Amino acid sequence: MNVLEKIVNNVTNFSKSERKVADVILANPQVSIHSSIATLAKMANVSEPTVNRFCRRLDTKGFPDFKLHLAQSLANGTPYVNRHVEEDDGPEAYTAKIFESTMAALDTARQRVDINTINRAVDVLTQAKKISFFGLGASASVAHDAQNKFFRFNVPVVCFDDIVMQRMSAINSTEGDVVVCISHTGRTKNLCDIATIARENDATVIGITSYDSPLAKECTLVLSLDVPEDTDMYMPMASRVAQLVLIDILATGFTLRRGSKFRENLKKVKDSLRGSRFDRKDFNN
Amino acid sequence: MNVLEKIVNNVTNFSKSERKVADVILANPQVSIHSSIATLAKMANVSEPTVNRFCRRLDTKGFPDFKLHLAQSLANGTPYVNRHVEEDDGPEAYTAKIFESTMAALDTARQRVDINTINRAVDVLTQAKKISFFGLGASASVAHDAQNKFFRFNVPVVCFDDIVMQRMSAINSTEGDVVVCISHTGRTKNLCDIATIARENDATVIGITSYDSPLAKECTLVLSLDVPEDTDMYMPMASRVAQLVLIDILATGFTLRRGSKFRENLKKVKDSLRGSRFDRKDFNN
DNA sequence: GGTTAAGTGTTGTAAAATTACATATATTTT
DNA sequence: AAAATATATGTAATTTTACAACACTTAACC
Repeated sequence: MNVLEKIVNNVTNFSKSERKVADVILANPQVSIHSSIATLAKMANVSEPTVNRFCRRLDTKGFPDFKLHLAQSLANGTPYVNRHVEEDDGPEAYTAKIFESTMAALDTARQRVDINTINRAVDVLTQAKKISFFGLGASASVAHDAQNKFFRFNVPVVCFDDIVMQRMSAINSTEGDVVVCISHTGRTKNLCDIATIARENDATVIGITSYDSPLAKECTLVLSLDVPEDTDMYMPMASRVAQLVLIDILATGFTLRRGSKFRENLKKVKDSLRGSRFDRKDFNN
Repeated sequence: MNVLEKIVNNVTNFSKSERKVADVILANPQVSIHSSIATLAKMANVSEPTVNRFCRRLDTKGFPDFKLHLAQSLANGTPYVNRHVEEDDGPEAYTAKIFESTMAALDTARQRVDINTINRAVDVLTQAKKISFFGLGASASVAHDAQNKFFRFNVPVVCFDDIVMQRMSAINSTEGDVVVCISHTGRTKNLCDIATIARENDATVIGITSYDSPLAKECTLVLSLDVPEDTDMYMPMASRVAQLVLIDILATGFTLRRGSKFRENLKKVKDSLRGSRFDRKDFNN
């Protein structure tokens, strides 16, 4: 939790004078980080040691350390303390909030993701005879995206968003095949079935899902993100972005494993698009 | 540009002693921000004023101000100075780099996006008789995702990733229909055609694409992101994440316009999933 | 080889932060 | 309700820190 949030959360625990300090800082955080303890004390109409004590209460070593933490909280502009979108937010507010909460979600995802599992997943993927990506609902588009990345690698890739096709595909899988099941909650019954079926047919199942979910139990390898879905109650947002980044990471790991010759191949794939595009020269005329 | 990058870029302009300082800071940035000017000077084997001059060369007011800037650069952990994935990066390195570059891309997207256009786009979308999302290649999955969001709003939504279907759909569009064309480069000929056709049939065309691209010229409204695609040359990564966030923003704007009663509706959509899921109780047994 | 300029270090001082202590205010106990 | 205790806040002194001014060193150039 960053200092700014900490101040807001602790506002009730503060004493009268400390609260004055909190108010001043929250009102002009950008000014605060460039002020000395003396000027800040004056602004809040308290003594200097009070400011100092305030800093310590927030688990910082002292005023300079506090300013450091505050500066970090403000690193990306002045963030909304409350990132939840609210009824009366204007376009500016909700735009900023969604960007911020998505970035925050990616940040926690980065901290929580298990590098070791990623590495093993890349291992498995590079050795796969066939790779299948399955997702339902919002996760279906993530699966599509994954397909779009991995087909470039000249590996057989399939991607279905239709349960029946998924089932048939899963039943047909064999040893050496890799099935990637994508689900934020990990509670979608149909997808859990797919994982079970695939495993029964000796495929390796990678789950991009929540740790400790029913789906996770069915997987050989679980890449859990556990992003707090905090922007909107009714639509998956940040979770799905994190999933996509994870796909990017797996794809990158894949290309790195394959070495530099392989990258030539990617270039060819990209170049193949040329005919379908306006190139820059055409356009500048 | 953040201070850390600035140091790296200016490393040639530094004097011998200043370079020593730069090296020490780059080697242990986290330590640096918690050190006094004296200890840092000792670490670098230079005098205190040299450290001070070093700070000023980087356009900071002095050492404390420099530390503030440095702290902000390090706000999200110790970032890789070079975010480009390299041949010999291990899983840890490329994972961190991709997360970081994605977050950086979102940050620039946030700064560059035009709130006013977003607001107008939301306007148009809320009044649409029908909304169509079209994208090709990597942008197709973004279009799918958009469909997944907007269909919840009880508005007719279509989404095709097939050029022929797209064309037919575009030709059938009429006044009051909104067509959203998604393309990072904005140079995909087929998609430009779609935009043209839709406009000819009096539909409103929103482009999620690069400013100043051929596609942009064909659109009624252009939501440009202009994210530097810096992670990988051969695959779209950050750009597509930014597009998704933009979709989230439009969807959120949409729900806010519709007011609180409308949100009940969203809840119903979400609740409808319940039957297809393991609920938490089932699972805990 | 001397002159100039840029770079670097030493000393001293002003400012800033923190400690220790004193006073005021609230809280509990009798 | 008054005394006792604990908590909160401020004052003054101390210590730490950053910076300016000056002196010295090194490199560059004529």
